[in-house]
Amino acid sequence: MDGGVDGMRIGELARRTGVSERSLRYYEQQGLLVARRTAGGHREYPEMAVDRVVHIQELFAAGLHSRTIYKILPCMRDSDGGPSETATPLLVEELTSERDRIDRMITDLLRSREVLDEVIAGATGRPSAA
Amino acid sequence: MDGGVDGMRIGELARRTGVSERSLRYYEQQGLLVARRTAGGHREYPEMAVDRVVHIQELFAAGLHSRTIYKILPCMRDSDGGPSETATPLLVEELTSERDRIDRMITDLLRSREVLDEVIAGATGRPSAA
DNA sequence: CTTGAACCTGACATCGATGTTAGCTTCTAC
DNA sequence: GTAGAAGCTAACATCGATGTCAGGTTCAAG
Repeated sequence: MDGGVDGMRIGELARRTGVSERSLRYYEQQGLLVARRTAGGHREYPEMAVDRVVHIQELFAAGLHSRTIYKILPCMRDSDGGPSETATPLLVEELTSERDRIDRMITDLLRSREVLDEVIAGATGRPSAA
Repeated sequence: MDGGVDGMRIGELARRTGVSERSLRYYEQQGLLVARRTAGGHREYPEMAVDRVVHIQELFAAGLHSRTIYKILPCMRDSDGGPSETATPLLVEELTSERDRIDRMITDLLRSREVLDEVIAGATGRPSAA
């Protein structure tokens, strides 16, 4: 069964990545994920697809748009085993701005977590206040 | 301690917080922000409102929903000068889960920033591969 | 009083990933 | 060959904060 021609279908990929089939099809539509097709038209994914989907999810989680992800995927290592293209200066500029945005987001999150911790501590550590 | 009955109107509050008037009205509608009204119906905010709006923005930035923010605002210090109510156990549970979500988000962001940095470094530091 | 800026309410639009449903086709196991 | 599971496409719905527009009112200054 593992002889060689890997034929993972969308259901299995969804199960193994925790991403819905709907989203996987959407990724394909956005050009983020490619799938071979069986004679009947069913998608067939290679093992690699699992890692690739995980990567995609990470970037989505960081708030990147599919269009941006589309552009950086070819520049990432071991996503598709390809030659890892070099980012154009324009893309680098965009990514730098995204990186800065992420930095600000992290700062905000740390601050907010602090606020939540204060409220939580105020309730658990101080049963009824002063 | 100052002579004046403070009468900051929505335009000034928007300018000073960087939040649109539209959003300020929305905050009020969601119960996050209270405003006195002039005889003619115009909103009038106290100085404190500035800090409060900033707080609200931080929580929104952390991905909290207005309903959640609504519930924790009374438990925060120096937001409204009130007695800083104690969070109910139920709320604490919810906030804890939000805190965990934020933790995961921070982890994801750090990872994604790393990925972006790699791509950027790959382009700027290494003109062509290996 | 008049004029223009600022404000009011209410409604509708947007964005983007994802959920959901419908109707049909393919695959797999018996 | 047949039944049921799994896939396919296409279309519409959702969520939530925010943008935007329209039509009317208030405020401040001349």
